[in-house]
Amino acid sequence: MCRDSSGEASYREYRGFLVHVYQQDRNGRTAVYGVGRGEDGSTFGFIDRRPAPTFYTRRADRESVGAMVCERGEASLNSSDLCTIRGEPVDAVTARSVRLLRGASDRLREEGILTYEADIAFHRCFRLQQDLRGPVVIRGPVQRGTRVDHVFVNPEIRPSETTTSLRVLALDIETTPEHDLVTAVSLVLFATGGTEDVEEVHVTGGRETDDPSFLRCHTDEKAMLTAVRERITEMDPDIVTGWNVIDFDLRVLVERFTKLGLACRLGRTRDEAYVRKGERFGGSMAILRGRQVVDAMHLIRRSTRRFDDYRLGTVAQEILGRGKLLGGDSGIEGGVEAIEQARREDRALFASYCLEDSRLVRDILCEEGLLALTLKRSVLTGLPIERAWGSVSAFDFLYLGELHRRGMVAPTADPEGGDGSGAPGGLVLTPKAGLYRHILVFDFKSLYPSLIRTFNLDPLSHARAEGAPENDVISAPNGARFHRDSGILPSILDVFFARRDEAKRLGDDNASFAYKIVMNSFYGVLGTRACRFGSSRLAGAITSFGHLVLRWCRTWLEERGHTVLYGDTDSLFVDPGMTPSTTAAGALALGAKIAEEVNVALQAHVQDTYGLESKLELEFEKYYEAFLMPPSRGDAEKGRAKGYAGWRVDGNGGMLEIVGMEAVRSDWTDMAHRLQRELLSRIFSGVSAADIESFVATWVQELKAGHFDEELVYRRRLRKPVESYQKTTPPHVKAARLLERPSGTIRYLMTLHGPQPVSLVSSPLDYGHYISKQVGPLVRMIAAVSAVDAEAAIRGELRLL
DNA sequence: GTTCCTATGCAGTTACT
DNA sequence: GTAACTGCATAGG
Repeated sequence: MCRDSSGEASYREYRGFLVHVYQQDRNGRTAVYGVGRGEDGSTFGFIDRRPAPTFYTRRADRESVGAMVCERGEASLNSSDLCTIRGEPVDAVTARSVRLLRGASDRLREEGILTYEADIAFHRCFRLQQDLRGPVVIRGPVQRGTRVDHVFVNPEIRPSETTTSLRVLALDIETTPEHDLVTAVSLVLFATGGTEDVEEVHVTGGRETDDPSFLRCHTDEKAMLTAVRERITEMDPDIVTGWNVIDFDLRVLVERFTKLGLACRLGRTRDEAYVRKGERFGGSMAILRGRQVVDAMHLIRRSTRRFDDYRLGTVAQEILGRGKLLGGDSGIEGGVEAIEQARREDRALFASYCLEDSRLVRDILCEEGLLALTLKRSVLTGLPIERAWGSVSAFDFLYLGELHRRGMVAPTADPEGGDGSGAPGGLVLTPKAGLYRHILVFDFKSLYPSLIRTFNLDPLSHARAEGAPENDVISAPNGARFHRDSGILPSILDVFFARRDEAKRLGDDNASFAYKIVMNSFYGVLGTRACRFGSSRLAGAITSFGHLVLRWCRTWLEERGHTVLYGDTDSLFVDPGMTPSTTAAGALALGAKIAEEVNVALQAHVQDTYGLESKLELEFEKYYEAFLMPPSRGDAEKGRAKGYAGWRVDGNGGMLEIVGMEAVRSDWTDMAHRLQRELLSRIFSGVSAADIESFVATWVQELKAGHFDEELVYRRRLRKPVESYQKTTPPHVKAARLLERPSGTIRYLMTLHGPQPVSLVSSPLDYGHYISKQVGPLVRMIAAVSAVDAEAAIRGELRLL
């Protein structure tokens, strides 16, 4: 339909989503390729041979650069209208291929000549220059392709706003325990747009009468993998996912395809798929040209939710309330055995198990909206879907895009150089321990991004302040200087703030959340040497303004007779001295009023002191009718930072809220979690000391009687192999060493013979340990702020009146 | 390929009475 | 025998 009768390409305008952009050499010349899905559901590809790989050098270095790279004929030097952030003009160095260009930039670096943007991959430059973030409109001559529907050659590509439903394939394989034979493959296809699913399982062996309908039988492994390859081509997913899919399923598949002499053609080109092993956990990549591979496990780790461990069964149980079909709680070893047994004896069960794993991945991703969020982030940051969570890359795309529009180029990233870390962080105000009534909590809405916007904190304005007259400069409390001319970061943030408010107004939670985390990551990125603009001066400017603002607010509140109990980075906990009979409505109204007054005063202060318009916004966040700032273990006067609890009341009623304390720490037992909640509820509702003591006494007796045995499990992660704990042997490591293959989260109990893993408990539980370590500290903390006699209560003595 | 810093408490280890 | 320090894990922002 796209080809006319003479066989020549026809011209077309086409809308779709750019799934994969990559580069490849052909005849010694590097070209850019792109593959994606059209709005109409068809697929497309393009090749662009016009752009040439480029980096930049300063005009001042022109002669040396010419001598070093041009006379060899590998690269050429052309004038450009661009300049560095310091205003020095630059020349463009271009070559036919990225390999030649890399040779040139390496040589210049060895000779100590500064280069600009020499580290940015060619395909990234391509997206960056045209601001391609995913949705595109393509115009140009089109031909029919073999592995995609439409092929464009040197087309015009522009960013657009199209929303395209992408096809997602969740994949899971089963293998023999040695991973030397693939025994089953499940494929579950679904769409981000939410159309009907395809589910199937491929196994080896003959057909049987009771085979479930999703089962596809094959004579041997080779026939099965060939069929799977065909099915993937037919299903033609844009995104491939699975649990640990890169480091396990795809790695094993590539190995088996190779061993069996099959071309591992799982992408949308003739190129074979391959897996690139990463050094760190999560660093691996699977390359299926034309598709994106996203590991569901890594997406879950990126989300804010915490899990005991990150096995599929555990996460599925938490999110979906259903787990794996086989070997659920019995640990890794038991699981493998159960699966092997099923494979030999009950093929229908075995196949269902394999299918369920892919279904779980699909359902987890959908339930948590993780694909939708990842796509939002990808489009927002201009990063490929499989790299969408990289903070430094996101910063690069956004910042460099604006830099280019202003006619400037960025320095080449230098992994060794730069002063990344070392800047102070947020300010923590010393907490005042005690039990309080009627506390108001305020916090700044996106403090760091607001500071950046208010004080023009930006790499470019920082560079431009050098040698500028004092009148044109803003000085941060840490001494860093910034030109008053509008910086890039503040302008990006201005736009994001507005868009986030708009997303909130429209109820688009994913978009709102994506904007929020991207904005908040800017500060972190500026504090790391991994970022080309990373600078401790700049990061320190942000935090030092944060200190200034928080202290200013504290002083302002104290001067008006309020007590500031605590504050951390962007928050203030305030006791305005309300009368005991204060109503919730009265407290909420006062909170809103104070926040407004602070904002007006702060606005005036920033205007008077810096001549700037404040973008800072203190919000009244919450009201605690009763509030506990727990004393620190060492010093009873001092509270402990980052932990508190309160009876929070809003328009809809009250609830117990606990932040940072033992009850919400996973390294305390469930028994301790429950005890602390009970104690806090009693304290906040005014239960008498005597009643709390008898409650504790009863609790201790029940504990000793074994009533809480199920809740005494400690959970702690092994963060490195057991062998490498050399200097100390913490309890969870002691327990882990009793296991055959310890890894992940260690669940153990404290017994009379020390810590033992739950699966291997041989001694009686050490109730004395639990009383002194899990009950004692919690009760003593309550006692420190009340009339409760902790020691008597724990000993079980009831107070006699 | 890589956002940051601040803070707490436990248990094990080491240094010093 | 105990105080001080260190390693480790986890949490808040």
